[in-house]
Amino acid sequence: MTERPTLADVARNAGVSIATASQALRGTGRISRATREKVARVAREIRYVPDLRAAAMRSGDNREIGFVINQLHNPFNAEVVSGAVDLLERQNYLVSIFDMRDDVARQDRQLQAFIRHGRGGVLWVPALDTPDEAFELLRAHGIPTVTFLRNPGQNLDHVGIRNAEALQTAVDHLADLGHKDIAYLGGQGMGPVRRDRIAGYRRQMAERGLAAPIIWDSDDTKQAGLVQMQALMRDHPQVTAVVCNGDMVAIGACLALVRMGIQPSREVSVIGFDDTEEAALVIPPLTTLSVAPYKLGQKLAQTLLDRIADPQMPPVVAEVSARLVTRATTGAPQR
Amino acid sequence: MTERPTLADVARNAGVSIATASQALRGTGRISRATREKVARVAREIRYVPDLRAAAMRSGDNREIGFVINQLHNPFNAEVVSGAVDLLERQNYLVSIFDMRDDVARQDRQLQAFIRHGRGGVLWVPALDTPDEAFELLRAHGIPTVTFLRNPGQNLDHVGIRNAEALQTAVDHLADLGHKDIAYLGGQGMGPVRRDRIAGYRRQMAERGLAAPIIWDSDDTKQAGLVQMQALMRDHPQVTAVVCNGDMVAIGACLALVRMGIQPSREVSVIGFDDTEEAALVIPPLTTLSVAPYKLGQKLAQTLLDRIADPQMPPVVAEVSARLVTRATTGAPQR
DNA sequence: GACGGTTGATATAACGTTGTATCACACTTT
DNA sequence: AAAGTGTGATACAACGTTATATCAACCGTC
Repeated sequence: MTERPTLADVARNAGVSIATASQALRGTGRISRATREKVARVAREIRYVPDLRAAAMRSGDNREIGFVINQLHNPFNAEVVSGAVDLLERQNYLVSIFDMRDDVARQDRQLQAFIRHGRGGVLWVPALDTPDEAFELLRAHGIPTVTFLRNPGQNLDHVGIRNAEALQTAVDHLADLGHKDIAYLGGQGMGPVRRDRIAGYRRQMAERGLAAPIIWDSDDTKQAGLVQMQALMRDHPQVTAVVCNGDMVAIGACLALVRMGIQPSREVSVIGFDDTEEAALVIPPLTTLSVAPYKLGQKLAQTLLDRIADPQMPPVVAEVSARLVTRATTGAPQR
Repeated sequence: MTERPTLADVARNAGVSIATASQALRGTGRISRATREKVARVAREIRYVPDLRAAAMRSGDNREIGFVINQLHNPFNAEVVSGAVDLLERQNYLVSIFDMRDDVARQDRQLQAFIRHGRGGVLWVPALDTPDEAFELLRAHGIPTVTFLRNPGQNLDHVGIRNAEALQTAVDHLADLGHKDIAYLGGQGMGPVRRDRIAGYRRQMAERGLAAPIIWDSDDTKQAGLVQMQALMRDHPQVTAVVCNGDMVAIGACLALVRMGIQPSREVSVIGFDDTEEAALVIPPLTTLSVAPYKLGQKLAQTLLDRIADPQMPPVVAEVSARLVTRATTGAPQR
């Protein structure tokens, strides 16, 4: 194992000063064509790669971004990450991804780590019970921050989804098909996202004069969806449709129906949320609310870049609408 | 937005020199109990967090690790990453995860980025046609590196799976059940992993005196598995069992069988690879080759730590065996 | 009261870069 | 020939840390 080549090595081998080597490689200052080429050649030969940590320290141009997300194995999130990473990479930023697995302690450790390791910007899905201290810390260090999905109302830039509107759309669709007993399945607690969705659900159930709202908790996994759907149907056998908090829960719910000998869409309709790749693939294909995660990730990244470009700008909140994608798990009720 | 607090700020507020502040916070040198406490108090008050980039520059202790993986949305890989990240985090390392999406150009850009941003170690699943230059670069910069899964035979530390052995186990299981026409489905090209698996498959087919081997390409996704399984059965209707290159392909293959009106395990058996969480959950539950991804990730991390601790040590290759988990997609052939 | 030893704090240089000021030299212009 | 104008390169300081050397003050000892 050899030692990492440094700018001093380039300078020595090219027979110039360190300052000259630096300027030659970056095309700044007044350097003759001849030396510029010689320096470039030497740098290539000894495989010189600049150390951007040292450069950032001097120039203040820090191109490392941290991304804290709630769960990475969720395909919707993974797609968002791809969108953000691709856009930032094109601007020569390096993105460090972190999966906090919906654990506040882990999240706080990771934000702390981002500061210790000098990240120049943070993208962040805040955990539900994030302490104010976490926001204070980022603010005190002047780190450009954009929150995502869950808006903590902390006077920060934010990119999210119009959750209430999305649920109104879903309930409308089911009501138009003739459903009256529609339940809300999935999520737990009352974080901003679920709160808004349930608010939209309640409002539209009332608006259309349907049955009393039923809210049923579940983790956002297939396994939990399967178990909780069975429990839901046991307690509320009159239900003919469920709107779910995520595609994974919805797929779990469909599996539960199949196990109970019920065909999704004929007797009981199911709507998901996220339009993950798998939603289209599963049998029967899932009706779901779609929000184009890749584009959302790009919007997120762009919001951060704007903030970095102008730290004084007042905070921006960007919200995108969800679109109902009608597939095979919704239909008129048969009983 | 305020400016980031620095050690100089702590020192000024505590009325001591910068050197004293540094030593007080880290517990090195000879500093009185009184000043030590005063400095700690001031640091807490102004929310000082040390800049480890500057510290690493001076002390040489670099605790940033880069992890380049082929595809992150693959749940097996995600689990490996969790194992590695958890162990390294406990040792105060920060891990940056990168998804190169099986694209050599992207991979090379990311390795380059790791060097530019001064990562002190790299975990890496090398892309299939990785140029030698990529290895040269890491070597020239003296960066401790452990390859994972795909062994490029580059005299580097490596953690992997006994692929040939795993396929012998799978073929044995099917042969014991009475299958003769067993196909290998999934993957493409001849990277080290697939090469070894196919070698094990061929060897055991010959050993047990079974039919001529059939190798069928497919991407490692459910969708591709579905499509390719249909094509495989069309071309080779005699096949009564398939061993797959991954769980996602296997699940896709089962979906294909269901669509064709065939019950997996009764007429055609299917074996997956990876034992992802979903394999146990899908209906029918998938028989698959299991390798405990979380533990594998930890082993990977530990190998890197050992290398960092002793850069002179000769390269280590660690291989773990896969275990066959028998669920519901394998059984005696009915025709 | 001069000497060696301990304690607590500080000055200084260094890590690898970059921005700015400076300098040596050649070439014009008067 | 003196003054002015570019051109090409370099010296130096700084970013935020830490390791090492140094230093002042106090202690006890003979």
